[in-house]
Amino acid sequence: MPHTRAETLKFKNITVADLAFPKRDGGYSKGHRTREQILHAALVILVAEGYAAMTMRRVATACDMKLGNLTYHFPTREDLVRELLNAVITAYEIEFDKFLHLPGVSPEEKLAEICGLILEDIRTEKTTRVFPELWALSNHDEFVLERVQDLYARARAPLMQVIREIRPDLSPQAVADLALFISASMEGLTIFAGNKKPFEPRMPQLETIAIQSFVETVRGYGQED
Amino acid sequence: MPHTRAETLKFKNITVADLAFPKRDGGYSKGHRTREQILHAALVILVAEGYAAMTMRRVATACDMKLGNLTYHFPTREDLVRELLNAVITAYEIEFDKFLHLPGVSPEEKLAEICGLILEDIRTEKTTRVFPELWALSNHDEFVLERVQDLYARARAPLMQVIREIRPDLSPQAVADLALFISASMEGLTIFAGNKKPFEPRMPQLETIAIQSFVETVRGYGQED
DNA sequence: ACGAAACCTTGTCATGTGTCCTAATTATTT
DNA sequence: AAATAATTAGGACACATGACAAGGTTTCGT
Repeated sequence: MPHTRAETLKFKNITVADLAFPKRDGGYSKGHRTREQILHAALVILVAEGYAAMTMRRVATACDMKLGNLTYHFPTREDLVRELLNAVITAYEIEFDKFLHLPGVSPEEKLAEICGLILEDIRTEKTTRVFPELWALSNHDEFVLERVQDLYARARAPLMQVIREIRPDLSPQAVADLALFISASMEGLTIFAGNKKPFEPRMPQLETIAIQSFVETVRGYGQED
Repeated sequence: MPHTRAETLKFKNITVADLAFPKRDGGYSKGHRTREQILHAALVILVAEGYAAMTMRRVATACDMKLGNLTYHFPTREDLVRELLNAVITAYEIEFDKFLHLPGVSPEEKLAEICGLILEDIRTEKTTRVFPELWALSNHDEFVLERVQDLYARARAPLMQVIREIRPDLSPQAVADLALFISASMEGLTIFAGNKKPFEPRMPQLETIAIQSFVETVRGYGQED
């Protein structure tokens, strides 16, 4: 008899496996649930102990499953890693896309909300620690690199939209640059946030600073002081 | 006959091994040079292929050296990793400390110079890619985490000094928060910079935006708009 | 109920890993 | 030049890893 089923890992109520293997009519197949379980376990290990610790055997035992069965679902470790990252990244992308259709609040509020998502909301998930791993992996794996760049490109879309609303006078290039700067900035904040120590207790203040800073940066771009 | 000696890896004219193993009176010992060579090779592999690829054998062969000899100088892999990161981090720390005794230029110029160091100068070294690895490792290794936090604490010192000069009215806590924000922000920029694609060609513009943004953030902190 | 497809177990293989040990060789000191 | 210490070579060990194969078991459509 298997252990109690591992709780389904969710990002914003989207399960990892939903993304990797969309459900078919009539519910989930057995294999679907197994893959979901595998991806969940793999992510937990990746986040908690790093990529090196995420071995096939380690994942298999975490799933109460034999190694051979794991390789049945994910023939190679690379398959597992890529499918996992793909699922995680897609979950975030879906979230970012929501900001493209926000209700009619002021652009400043929108900007604040986007920052809020990344700095506060994402931060509270234990998954923040995926990102350092992602960056490290992306330096040596073309596939991961491209997928990560997709992710950040997608994250910049709502940013650019907001920036255009605040500063309709700016050139597309200027808008892109500002979005690039802000997204990179936020990424730094989230990476720091993962490493707690001096950062965590000051998070609310830093979020305030960040939002104010980004708004002012957009407003003041290209102006004299 | 050994291959041509690997060029000594330097950060700002400080060799890696100088930091890990300060030279004794009367010049370098043979072991000193060997360790320098080892650390160099290890760093090159770490940066180019990631932590997983940095195996003892890989490092040894990169040094034209037998495995046993490598373990003579660095008994365990952990020793090697830690000593390497320690050396790299120390090199950056030394650089940061220089900003504590800068000539009497305006605070804004100082801030610009600090940003310049991190965004432009450091970026051009191939070593930028150490940082993603550092962040990933720090999530699972207490030693690395502490050392990394040391580094960023050290990097914040000159930042805080500049912020105090610009805004003598701010509380120590506010100064610390601003420094925390700016350093995290810059870290994000350097991490992005390592991954080239959309970032690299816009680097000069982004540096301008960053510096202006940081100055304005410090100036405008706590004010009404 | 039956047969095919999906799923899972068990066991094995070659390879790569970190660490250790002993003896030879080289540097350094006396 | 002799003695001592530092370095290097060479080999071996136990262990973990990713991948694979052949055979059972369950699930599911018909």
